[in-house]
Amino acid sequence: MTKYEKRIYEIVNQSSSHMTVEQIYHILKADFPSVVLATVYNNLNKLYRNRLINKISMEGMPDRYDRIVKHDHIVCQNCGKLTDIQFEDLTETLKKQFGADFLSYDLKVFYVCPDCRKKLGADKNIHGYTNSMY
Amino acid sequence: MTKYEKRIYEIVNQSSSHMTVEQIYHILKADFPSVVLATVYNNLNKLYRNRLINKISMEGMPDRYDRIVKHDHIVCQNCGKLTDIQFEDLTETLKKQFGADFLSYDLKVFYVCPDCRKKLGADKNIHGYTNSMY
DNA sequence: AATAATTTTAGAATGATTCTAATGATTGGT
DNA sequence: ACCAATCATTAGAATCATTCTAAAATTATT
Repeated sequence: MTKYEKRIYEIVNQSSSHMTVEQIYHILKADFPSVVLATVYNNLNKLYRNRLINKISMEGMPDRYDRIVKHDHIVCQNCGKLTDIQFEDLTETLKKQFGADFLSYDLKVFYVCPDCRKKLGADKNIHGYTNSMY
Repeated sequence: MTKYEKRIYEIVNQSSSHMTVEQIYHILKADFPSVVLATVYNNLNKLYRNRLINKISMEGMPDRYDRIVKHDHIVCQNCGKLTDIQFEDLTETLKKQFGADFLSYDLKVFYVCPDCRKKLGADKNIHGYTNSMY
């Protein structure tokens, strides 16, 4: 592991996770002012290839990186904010239904975060929401 | 609804779903040879804003569009192929744990598709797979 | 130390998506 | 039917995220 790979791995494994490449780049630059964006991409890709970190994809937004420890996410439908949450493990339930083994799963729950609820007005019905959407 | 919006909505709601903007554009061009890519983006965004279609995001790949009827996806970790699947509805389970109402959820299960399993050799251990990953 | 292998760098290139400004079509009011 | 207002479409430039390329620097191997 090179110094860059090591530090990038550390950065991703901090609590304020879900960082974009750009954000990771800025933090890394504090320690190594001469580092270049391509290096961050290279190392993140390598770490991801080796499954040492995780990649989260959200429509429209740049990819984000996350620590590998199993957890789920809630996502604000309005502002896109991503927050960690720990739902009960679904592996067994899904394996039974899938009929075979699988590698992993990714669960995102969409809601409207408190901030957005306030801004949008408590009475307003967001996006024609119905319970059975999706 | 304009003719473009209507046709794009139809296209997305066909079974061979999960199309990229580019693919939708090509199909649409068969009917309306003069249509332009920006129009496809405009209409897909509008349909998505009004929650008439769904957007799927996968790291690296361009966004894909999907019909709104609730279903889940299995994704090949190796080639990225996306297939529909219908797991049992988790709304109630999750709502209980979340402690509140939410809008929807998105569940992706990662596995290695039969084609890739063949190509990679049945014995090979994919990506240092462990059962509790993610 | 010499050579090979790997990483980093800088910047160009690519791909996806949005933006802008002009033009064209549709709709509502009189 | 006419005009204004609104909305959709077009073309192309602009932007943003990401990858690629080739050279330079660093690290590991013999």
